[in-house]
Amino acid sequence: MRDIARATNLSQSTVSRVLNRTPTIVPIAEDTRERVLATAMALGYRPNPLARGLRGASTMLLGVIVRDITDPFFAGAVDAVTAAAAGRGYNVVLGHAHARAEEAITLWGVLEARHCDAILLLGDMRDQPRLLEDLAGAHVPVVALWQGTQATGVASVAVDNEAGIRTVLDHLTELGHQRIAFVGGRRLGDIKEREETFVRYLVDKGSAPRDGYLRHGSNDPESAIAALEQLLALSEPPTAVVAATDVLAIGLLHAAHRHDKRVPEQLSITGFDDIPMAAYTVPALTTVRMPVREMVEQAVQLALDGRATSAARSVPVLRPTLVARASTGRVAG
Amino acid sequence: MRDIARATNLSQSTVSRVLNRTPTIVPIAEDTRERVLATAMALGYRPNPLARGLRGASTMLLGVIVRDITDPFFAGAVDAVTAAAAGRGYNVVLGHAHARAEEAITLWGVLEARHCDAILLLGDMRDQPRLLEDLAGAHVPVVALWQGTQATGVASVAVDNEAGIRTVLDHLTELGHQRIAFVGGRRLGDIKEREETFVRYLVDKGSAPRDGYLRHGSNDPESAIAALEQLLALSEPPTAVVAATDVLAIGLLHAAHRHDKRVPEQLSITGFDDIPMAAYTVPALTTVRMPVREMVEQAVQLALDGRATSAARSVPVLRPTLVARASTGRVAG
DNA sequence: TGATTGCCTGCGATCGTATGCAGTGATTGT
DNA sequence: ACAATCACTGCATACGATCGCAGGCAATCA
Repeated sequence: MRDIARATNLSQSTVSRVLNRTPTIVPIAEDTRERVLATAMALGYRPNPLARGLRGASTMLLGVIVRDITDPFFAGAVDAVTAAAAGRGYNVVLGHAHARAEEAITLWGVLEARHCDAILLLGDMRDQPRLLEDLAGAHVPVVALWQGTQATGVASVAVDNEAGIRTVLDHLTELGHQRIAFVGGRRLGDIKEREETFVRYLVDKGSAPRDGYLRHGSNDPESAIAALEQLLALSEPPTAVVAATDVLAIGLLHAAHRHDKRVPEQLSITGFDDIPMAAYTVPALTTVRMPVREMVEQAVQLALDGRATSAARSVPVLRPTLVARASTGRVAG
Repeated sequence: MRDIARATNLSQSTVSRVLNRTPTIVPIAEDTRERVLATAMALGYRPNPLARGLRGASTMLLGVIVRDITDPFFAGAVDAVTAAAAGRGYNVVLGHAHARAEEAITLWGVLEARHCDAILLLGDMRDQPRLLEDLAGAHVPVVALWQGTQATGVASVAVDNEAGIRTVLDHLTELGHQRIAFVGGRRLGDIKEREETFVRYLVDKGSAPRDGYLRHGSNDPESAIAALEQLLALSEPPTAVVAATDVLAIGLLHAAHRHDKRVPEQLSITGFDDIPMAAYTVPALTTVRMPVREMVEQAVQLALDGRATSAARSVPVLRPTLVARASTGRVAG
């Protein structure tokens, strides 16, 4: 920048003003502007965001901390975030909360990179207390997504898990299912809410879930396979299984096939999230569509436009919708 | 930092030295060090990476530009990159090359964020000439992954697509398949190499692929479904289909199921990449395992440790391995 | 013609950190 | 006892940009 100032025989303050097109506040001669612009182009000038940020200006960076980018659902969410951010001219810094050992490092890293204008939390981080603690003391707005509706001190955008599970159970009930099992991951945040709603729904109907009909593990197909095997080993196996997550549902479909259970003729399976792949499983998965784009949009807006720090603690809760595909059917017999 | 200097009645320079444990160059009194460290802790001091970077020090940031994070394969790759980077104390900045309109903005953004110490390119970007152009003029090392082996001016780490496709075709041939089709995405980089190898293999065997046996589209399941439908409509449909990608293979599995073609009894299907989900499809997918971690490790090392700018143009090419699962079988007699 | 106004531009301070060089006091050597 | 050495710390400046404020110059007005 100094080079271009020297080349144009101007001071770098003027150059700075031109390059940031300071609007109406300070007038600039048209030919000067052109001269600067031309030289800047010729010299291949790129602004140094570090110096910019140092002076307090916004860095146009949006920090995102995600548990597991490998999870297709979160991958989709990250995609949506980058899109929403790009719409506002922002870029995305991705932090990976990953395993437990790296937790401290990564969170620290991303926080250390607090030179971003806001931070988004994707997924439930309540098992990483240090992260939340540090984040609470952060100087930037923090918005959490899919953290479960109960607030943890940070602004958040959530999905109505209860409504989602209810539509699924309504659907299955209409198809005549009575023996319905639930397979979840770690009992945290959204997963926990979904399971609680599941139980409550059945209790309200006058039929508590049977022994062994509630299965947990981690949120991966392998875990779901183990769960289904145990369910099938019961004296009265379920006719339908509600998975807390599409990823789990995919594991269930695989396990069912491996044990020669035809879906949906012998066993109905439902998911939750409607990840892109859900439409292409064998058979196509009946699931609950998560309004990812809408949620992300709200979160980004909350984080960037409004002050999400503490004032607007209005937690928007969006409703998911049922997507009935081919993995559910009338109960056999 | 000035606060802590004031609190300890020391100069800010001393504080800086303590906090960076300048080794042996400048000695520091032990009690001073302790005093500083204590106050720093008490005041919850966090170094500002911006100011650090401004002084020319490394920012410990690794830029990653990826086409489509939604693609499970690249999601896994990003995962591997963050892991490899974390091992070196680096953080990851994710840039999304996304659709075409945003291309310019995003690339520019990430480049503008050239305050990272190196940049990794994930996937083939050759249709985004401006990106490559800008990158070539960058001041930081750039390493490309899965860009196809033919160099484009940037250092790269590639996979031996030819070996991969050959093992697949060997496998299918052993199972007795004669009528083998290929389904690919856009004919770029790796995909192109795989298709070319496919054709060459068959030609070498004395049997060029039949009319209509080569299908292209985009790299998503929908595209694969369309492809399979056209293949099935042929007078002599194939007994096996080689997909250029696991994502395509998943689409093929789905389409096969939808058209009541049993896999592998009536139709064998293979993928490429061995994404995590490949083990959990219905049926489990026979595919080629991409050495993602190894490749990423090499790339990160190239980008960070060595000077990847132009000198070490040694393009490491790693070999993939066949993973035979349940989606391939003897040709129907 | 002198004064007031307005348009444009330059000076200099600033952000938070790193670092060369100078300075201070104490210890040691002769 | 004086000088030289050493251990430690402070001063000042640089990094690259932003921005408040002051100042130069021309045009318009009295």
